[in-house]
Amino acid sequence: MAAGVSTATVSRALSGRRRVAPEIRERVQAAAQQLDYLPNGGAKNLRRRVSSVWGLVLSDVENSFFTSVVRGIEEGARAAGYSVILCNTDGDVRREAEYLELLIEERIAGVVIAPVSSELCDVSPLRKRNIPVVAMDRQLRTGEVDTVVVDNRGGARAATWELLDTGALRVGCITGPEDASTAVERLDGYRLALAEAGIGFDPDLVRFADFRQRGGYEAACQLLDRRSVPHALFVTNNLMTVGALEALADRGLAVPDAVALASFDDLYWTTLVRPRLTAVAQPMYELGRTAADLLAERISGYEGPGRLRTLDTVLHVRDSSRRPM
Amino acid sequence: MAAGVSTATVSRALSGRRRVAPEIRERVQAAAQQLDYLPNGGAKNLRRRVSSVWGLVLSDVENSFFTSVVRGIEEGARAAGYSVILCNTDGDVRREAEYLELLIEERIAGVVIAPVSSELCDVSPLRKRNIPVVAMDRQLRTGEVDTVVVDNRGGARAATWELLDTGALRVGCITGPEDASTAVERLDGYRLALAEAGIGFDPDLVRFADFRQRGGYEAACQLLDRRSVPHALFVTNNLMTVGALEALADRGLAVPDAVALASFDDLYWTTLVRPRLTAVAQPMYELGRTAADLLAERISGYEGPGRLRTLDTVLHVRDSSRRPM
DNA sequence: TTGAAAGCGCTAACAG
DNA sequence: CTGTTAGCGCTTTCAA
Repeated sequence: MAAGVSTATVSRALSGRRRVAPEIRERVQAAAQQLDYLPNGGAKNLRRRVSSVWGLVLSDVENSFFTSVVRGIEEGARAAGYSVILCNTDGDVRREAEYLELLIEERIAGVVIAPVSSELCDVSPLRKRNIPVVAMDRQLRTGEVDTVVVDNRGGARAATWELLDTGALRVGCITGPEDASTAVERLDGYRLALAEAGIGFDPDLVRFADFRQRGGYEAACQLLDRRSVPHALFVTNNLMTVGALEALADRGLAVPDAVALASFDDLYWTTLVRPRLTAVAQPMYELGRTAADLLAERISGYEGPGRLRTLDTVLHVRDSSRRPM
Repeated sequence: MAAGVSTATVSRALSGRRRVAPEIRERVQAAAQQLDYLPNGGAKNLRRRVSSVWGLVLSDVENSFFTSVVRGIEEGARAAGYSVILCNTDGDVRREAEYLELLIEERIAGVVIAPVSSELCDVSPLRKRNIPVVAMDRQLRTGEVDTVVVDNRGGARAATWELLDTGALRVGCITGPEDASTAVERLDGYRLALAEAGIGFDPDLVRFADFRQRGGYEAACQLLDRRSVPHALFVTNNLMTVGALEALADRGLAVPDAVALASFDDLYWTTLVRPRLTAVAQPMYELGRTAADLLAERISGYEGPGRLRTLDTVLHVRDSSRRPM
């Protein structure tokens, strides 16, 4: 080598993982600087049989909800010395499976996944290879996996209560796909609130959509075009709320006077919309950060059983739910 | 090997890059399936001296503007057979440099970067190693790099025109940091419109903020607390617009009656805000997709000089600019 | 403390 | 068409 030492010594000097004579260390570092040498991470990984990259598998990068989550994960990863490779499955189970395969080929150190479907997502190929997995936002059918979610049921219950509280009797609910645990749990919370209020559950007031704007729009249309228009709508995510608001506007139905509305996800623009939206806030950054921290622990050898972290939600009551009685 | 053939044959059979007897290929594939073997991507890269990962360096993943951009890049990368490693610099030049170093260590195939600073961003370490780079959103001082931007000047000019058109004489401008080409170009467009309208440029009506909500808020406060309140504001990105709207609300200044407003970035929620926002729409997905396509071309050997793609913007005139005369 | 040598898992070159 | 061999760039025994 340029510094007149063996490659082994260079490795030791630069990685700092072993004792090297200070004088030699300096000479090596100077030479490395000089040649602007940067070690080959791939070769390092191959030899050491580890990787410094995580996989992050999301169903919709464009959803602002995930945006903050991504930031939390990225910061957590960085803090633990990892970088993150981003996989957008676009809600497609097959694409999800393909990405998992890809991540295995990359011999990724660990995976954080917001599964498309709680039922169909199969992380067994990862687990078989001892690649730690953390499920986030949505749970996995196969337990035994560290999981970070929010208190969906509680949040939904609070939002529904708020709507009932302002005198609504017929409250519609637009929720997500039946195989997403978030959709089911939020629907559960809605039912719970109805039950507590002594109001019968009417399945015809519920629509399962796709957590996207278009789906929310169509579901809202169906509910609003019923013979008996609901007094209020509980919409279980931000994009579907946008769609629902469009449907309401189309029909000239004022919020909250004609139809009250409460939703999940409290983003930076919710207070700019008029009326200001009543919404359940999720700790998005925390969700990501917690997932990252759990993953980091697993990677550094923690062996306990699958952990479940449930983060609290907060209902922000604003104008969209305040139906004059 | 389990299929009774050499490792070389396994490699050939699985990669499909060379001719192998069909019968053997099937046997190998079956065995691979059986053992659920997946090749080690790192070793492959090491040997073939290529990588199948791109680096994506952004200054703010949380900004919804970048969200769609990310999707465009991710899809483009996927189409070209690459995955994307996400680096969030959080507007920090040093962190940006660190990430570039990391990407070099990973022997990344190419980089798409939205530089924090057009001036301070140094991609020379990448170029020195022949790693293709595409600049996106903001230009780099050092030309010679493929670049995808939008017509910032044109968009800003149109937005300012719209404000002037409704009778505003004193139009304030809140733009981004002076070392971001987007901030400068949008300010340019604003000045151009003023000049065309024969209105003198007043530097005291301009504020350089940070493209974030807080900065927009503070800049708006300064402009609105002048002796002579501006008739209108042109705000050069979405987050600062949110901040400016807050400042306006704080002061009870109605939009557009007291102060008209036009902004850059047209996101899915801009039509839900009341008044609906007049905004310059950027082709976000296209921006990312084009960057990805340029990068893919470079990686597959294209050698021409640095290319500049300028995508068009569209002004959507809505209520926030419609000041009653 | 340092150097020599082996080997991580793969593919390309070269024979056969 | 297939096997043998070497080597990508690094880290890690094992000796010295």
